[in-house]
Amino acid sequence: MTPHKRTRCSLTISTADGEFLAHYSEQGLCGLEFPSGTRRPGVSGRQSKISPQLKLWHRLAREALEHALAGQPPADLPPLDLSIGTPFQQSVWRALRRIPRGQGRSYAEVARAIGRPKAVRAVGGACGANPVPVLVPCHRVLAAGQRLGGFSGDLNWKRRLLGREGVRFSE
DNA sequence: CCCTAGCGGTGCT
DNA sequence: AGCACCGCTAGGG
Repeated sequence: MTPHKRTRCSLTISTADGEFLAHYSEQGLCGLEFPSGTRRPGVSGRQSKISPQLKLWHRLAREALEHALAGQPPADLPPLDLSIGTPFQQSVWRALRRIPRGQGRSYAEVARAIGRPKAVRAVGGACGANPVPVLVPCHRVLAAGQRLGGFSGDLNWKRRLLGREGVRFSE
């Protein structure tokens, strides 16, 4: 994903899996990018001052990401700014956040959970538009029959995230 | 396994 | 308004 207009500041998060990039708006964390490999070293936004609030949010984001990547129990999240999404997308993202760690749901189950049982494909679209992957766990959504299904970007991330939290799936 | 029809949100024209 | 694109699914060879 790419930082959208709402982004005020972007800060990197170094992990054992590489350097993530977190985007913040006035309202909270509004985006998270997987390590890209092509990122210029040291970029962290053009902000001259980092407010105490932003520092807190970033610390929470870093800790939450580390826990999530390790498949550990969830840590407190910073406030999330998901206002970029359409009402439909936001309702899907809300449903994703209710899937417990270590569990999978099918796209059809998520569609049912938001009261739109036939909007199954659209749920896939909304998952793909998730601006804060990992912390908003779109990777827990599988195709029917616990099959892996798709992922925007590198499907290996989905395998890895599911594997680390012990979700069983078939290819 | 493959193929197909049906599905609904989104983005572009 | 129209249309193509999809992280899908159930049903049928």
